Amino acid sequence: MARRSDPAKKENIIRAAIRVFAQSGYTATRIIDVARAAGIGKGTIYEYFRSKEDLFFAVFQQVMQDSEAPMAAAVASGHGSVARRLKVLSEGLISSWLGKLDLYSLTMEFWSATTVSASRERFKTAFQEAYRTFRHVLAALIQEGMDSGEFASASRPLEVASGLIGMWDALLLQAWLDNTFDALGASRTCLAVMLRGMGSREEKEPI
Amino acid sequence: MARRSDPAKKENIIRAAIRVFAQSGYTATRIIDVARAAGIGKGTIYEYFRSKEDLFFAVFQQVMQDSEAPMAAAVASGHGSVARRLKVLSEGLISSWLGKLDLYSLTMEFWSATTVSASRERFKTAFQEAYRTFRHVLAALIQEGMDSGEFASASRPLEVASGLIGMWDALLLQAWLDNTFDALGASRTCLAVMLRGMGSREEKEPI
Amino acid sequence: MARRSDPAKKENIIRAAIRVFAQSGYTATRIIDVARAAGIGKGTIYEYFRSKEDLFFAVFQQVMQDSEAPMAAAVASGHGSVARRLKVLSEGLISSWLGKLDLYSLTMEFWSATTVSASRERFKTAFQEAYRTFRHVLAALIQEGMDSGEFASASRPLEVASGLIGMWDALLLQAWLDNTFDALGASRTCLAVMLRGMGSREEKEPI
Amino acid sequence: MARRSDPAKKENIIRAAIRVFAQSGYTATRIIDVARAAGIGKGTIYEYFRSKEDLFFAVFQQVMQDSEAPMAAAVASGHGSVARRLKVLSEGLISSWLGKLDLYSLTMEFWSATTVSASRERFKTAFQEAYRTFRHVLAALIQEGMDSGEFASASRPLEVASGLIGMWDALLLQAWLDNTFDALGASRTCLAVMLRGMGSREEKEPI
DNA sequence: CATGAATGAGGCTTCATTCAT
DNA sequence: GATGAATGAAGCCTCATTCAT
Repeated sequence: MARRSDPAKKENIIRAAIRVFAQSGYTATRIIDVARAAGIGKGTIYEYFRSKEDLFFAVFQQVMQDSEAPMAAAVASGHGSVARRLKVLSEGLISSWLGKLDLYSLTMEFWSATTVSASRERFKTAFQEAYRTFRHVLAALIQEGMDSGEFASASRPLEVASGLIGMWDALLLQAWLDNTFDALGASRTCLAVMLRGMGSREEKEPI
Repeated sequence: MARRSDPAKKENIIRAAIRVFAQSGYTATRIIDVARAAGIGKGTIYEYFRSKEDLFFAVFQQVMQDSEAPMAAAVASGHGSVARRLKVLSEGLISSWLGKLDLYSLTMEFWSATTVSASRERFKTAFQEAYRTFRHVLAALIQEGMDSGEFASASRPLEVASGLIGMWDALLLQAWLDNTFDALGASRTCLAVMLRGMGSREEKEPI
Repeated sequence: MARRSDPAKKENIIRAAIRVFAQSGYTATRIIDVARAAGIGKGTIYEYFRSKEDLFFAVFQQVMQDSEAPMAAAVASGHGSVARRLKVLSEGLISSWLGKLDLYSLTMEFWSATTVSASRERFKTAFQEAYRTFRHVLAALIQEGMDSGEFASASRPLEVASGLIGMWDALLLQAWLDNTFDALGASRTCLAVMLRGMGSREEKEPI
Repeated sequence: MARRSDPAKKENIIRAAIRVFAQSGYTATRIIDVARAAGIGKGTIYEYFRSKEDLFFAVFQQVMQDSEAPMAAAVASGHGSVARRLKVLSEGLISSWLGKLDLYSLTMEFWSATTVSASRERFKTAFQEAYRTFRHVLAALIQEGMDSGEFASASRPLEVASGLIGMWDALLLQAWLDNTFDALGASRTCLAVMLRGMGSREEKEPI
């Protein structure tokens, strides 16, 4: 009954599960669907995951981790003004997600999972942590801009960061709902407005 | 099957369903749970709704409709500057939802429903429409501000509206995830930043 | 709870039930379907019949009774040779049933009802009785032919009667299954064969 | 759902289902009853049959196939006069069925199934085909008798065949309804009458 | 290690029947 | 007398999970 741990096989299952859960949602996905998508037998999944819900949580973690990469990259590229870096980050996030919008439904499934008692806590906690981390990374960036005089200093970085995250989240949501929606354009406009609102010197000129 | 039309009894069921679905999520909710919450027999629900999924859609429509009230009110109160009206709207929305944050999980269930093939289309369509309407109402308000010279005129009202909606959405989401999160404060800060960013005369002073 | 007894209303229900049961079969027929076909409310049926199964038995009795009329008529018309009277009976039975072949499925439902424990006994008994009666009526006719010297005397009337009934039954069954099947022609041929087989003087010439 | 193909296990289920359906009828039989009779779990049935109705159709096919054996045997034993072979066939059929009269109720359930919309067509078609085949086999036999001069040549073989089948069907039906009924004796008498009616040389002497 | 046949808990839904109006 | 809203028993079927091979 000891779980197998061959990481390659485990990831193969997770990758398959990502596709299937994204396609059909958590409830409508059957373990057999995942097994078929992974090209393995149904029983094998239980060698790597205790339960369907466990597998789903692994999917969640994988997707979260995958999402962090572009963000980390943008933040890490510590050159240029803060405004510039925020723009790079925004572009990176939005276009990265637009490129895999078919996976966006997973996000909704994850949120939905925060409601179901069985998994509620760990999903909720993980989400909280992810949001908190993201919020603080952004806030640090904004603070840096304020410290350097690039931004007017009265903004509350954490709260503005929350707003920014929300904006990105929801623009993607709207793109998912309506594939004619121009999330990239909207994100540019909104970011510009916010930068101006924060007194960014680069955004003095009207947008 | 789904013919009875006494609106009071139908609404009684919907109200009960709202509570139960919000509590347990769509999948974990059993029809019998809703029946008990409504104080009626299991079979009775099927006199008013064709299926569980139909009932859920009715819940969706009810919640959407309930949500429109505060918004409509704020928009309708057409006095004061646009900035002022936006602030009233923002306060109204956020505090209205914070007052019933226990229902917020429903929103996530609704989003999740856009993924499940059976209900996908009607949920997606209804969501699109709701967002579109909201977006246009907000955009009209912003346009009004631009026309009257209250805002700098270069903003793209629809895109900014999307961003605003996203901001509200996601601040509530963060409040739902983390009940120490001060959504109201964050919404004030963010709205102020955006108003400044749009060149609102009322928000010239640093925040 | 005393059953109502207005015979006209009761028959109205039975007539409606005949149509609906013939159309959909016993199990697939819902009481509400019968009520609608009868143009009355669902509850009213229970004023006249204790249960669905009771109603079905009433339908059975009605159909059996309706079927006896042509037979009785043919037998009663006691003129002409026995062979002639058998031919009249045969024509009458077959064409009467062909004229309402849409009701023939009821017969199958009745047979099927002899299997189900709840109603088994009374259906089985009623069927037995009907067959026995019919068999004896026919046998008496054949006996009459033997006594009068019209038939060779060695046939066993009851057994031949059974065979005749079976022939009629099953020709109708085949007509029901296959509407291109000429039951009337087949019944004529078969009856002629049997009459010849019984040594009928009228059927000496080859058929 | 309905993919497993181990024929032995599948047949085990069918055999159990034959018993249970014959015992209780289609509607009154619950899947769990069949499962218990087969000594397996409820869900296992659905590994072999898509639905209850599908299982029932498989039962139908099995019973039809089982019934063909004695007939084929009798027909194949192509020695002796046609009259003789018909007698062998008749004895074989009747006594084979009398030996499993407890299964005869299945036949009624099958007929009843031709009424229910869900399964109507396939049952009806299969029945038609079976009757048609049987009719033609018999007709060919009769034709052979006519060609060889054994029978008078004016009979219409197909129609007489229908009558014979009907006779067998209905004698069994009467035996099922009334276990004091001597179906074997009646079948002998009736066949003799029909053979004489067809001018069979072997049946010249009065019966 | 991997597999998939077997399992049975669980839930949706139907519909005969009741009974207050 | 007639009605139909309400009910809950009952059954089909799904599918996560187990475990013998």
